[in-house]
Amino acid sequence: MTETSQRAPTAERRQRMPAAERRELVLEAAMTDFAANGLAGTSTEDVARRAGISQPYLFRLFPTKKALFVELIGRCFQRVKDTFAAAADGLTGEEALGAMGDAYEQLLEDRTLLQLQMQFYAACHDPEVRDATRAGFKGLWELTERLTGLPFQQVVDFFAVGMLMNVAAAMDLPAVDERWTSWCPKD
Amino acid sequence: MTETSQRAPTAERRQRMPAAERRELVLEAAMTDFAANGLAGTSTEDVARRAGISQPYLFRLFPTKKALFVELIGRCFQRVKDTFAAAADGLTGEEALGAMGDAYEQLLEDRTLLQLQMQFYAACHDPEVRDATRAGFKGLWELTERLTGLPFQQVVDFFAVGMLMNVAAAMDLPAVDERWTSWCPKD
DNA sequence: TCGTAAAGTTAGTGACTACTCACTTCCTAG
DNA sequence: CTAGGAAGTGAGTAGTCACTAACTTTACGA
Repeated sequence: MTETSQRAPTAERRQRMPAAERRELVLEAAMTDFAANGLAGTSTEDVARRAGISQPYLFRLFPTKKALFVELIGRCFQRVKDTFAAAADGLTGEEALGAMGDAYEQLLEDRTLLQLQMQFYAACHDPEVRDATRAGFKGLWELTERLTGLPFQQVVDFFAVGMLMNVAAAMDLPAVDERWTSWCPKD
Repeated sequence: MTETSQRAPTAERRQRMPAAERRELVLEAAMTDFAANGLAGTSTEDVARRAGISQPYLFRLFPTKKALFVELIGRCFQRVKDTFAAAADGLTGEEALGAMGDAYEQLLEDRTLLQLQMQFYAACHDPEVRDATRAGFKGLWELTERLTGLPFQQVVDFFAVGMLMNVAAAMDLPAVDERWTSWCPKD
């Protein structure tokens, strides 16, 4: 190799960054793929390509595919909790609940987060996934009770409507313009 | 091969039956596997083994794995519709809705059907799955409206609670004995 | 300037998977 | 009794997948 240069002819050089930062990018990319195709339906190749890294490097950032998925469960529920906390700031009772409901509807504008939730529930046959999902759901439930201070039944109804939104998002019912879907928030 | 007999030494002979009948057994077996592991997470080998047939024969009964899954979607929603129709027989209004709610809770005793529903919603990224799931959900919705004759908002609330049940079944919340799960029907 | 550690890749590997082909077994109608 | 069709299987096949080993590249502190 006495030639002066043998560098790759591709125009763009790969941008380096600290592993912690790259992890965040991978988690973001994984959200998209897992939301659409679930744990079993998504390949690590898919995620790596979207994140812009090689597939083996993904395994230096996360020990297994499932570990990546499980970490997303915590992140996802945390994001909803942050949204609720911000929406209910300074409010209590039904005012707080109303504000949280509106905030959840806004989350629906990007269906990724809700579809991802469905994937969590669907993958709950796996014990690790189930434990993480239960923990996230429990945290969300208790935050809601704490922020609103409302009686049990009203919290139940709130979550019931939320789950209906999730299912609607999964089926993309907002795109179905028929009478029976008129309860579903359109954009 | 001049010997008198070369038959397999296994004790049990395989029971033959008409293909239509075998299809039903396969659909039943597929329910169990798909409910637990979803479309992508279930192999045709799994289903065939549970149904007691060879894996290649499964492809004589169903053209593709997805076709089997999609056929299950219709069956599953039809079963819920039958349950609702039977429960609401002779009733109208809130009486009918109450009876249907009780009937749905009884369905929850075997969580398979509800978990399977979650797998349908989760797999809705696929257009064929989504169309079949939408159609099944729509049929269920319109049947409920027709049987009860109740105003829109009450039907919405009924389905919202139903979806909460589905999620609870997925996470197996009835097995979690904590205060915040007390809304969840235990056995 | 240079050693080093972190960032990142290429090239696998064995296990699995949806689906096919060619074949055998068995029931039954004539 | 026998021909034919339906029920059912063994042995593949091409491709995919999660994960590993071993290597190269680059930023940066002393």
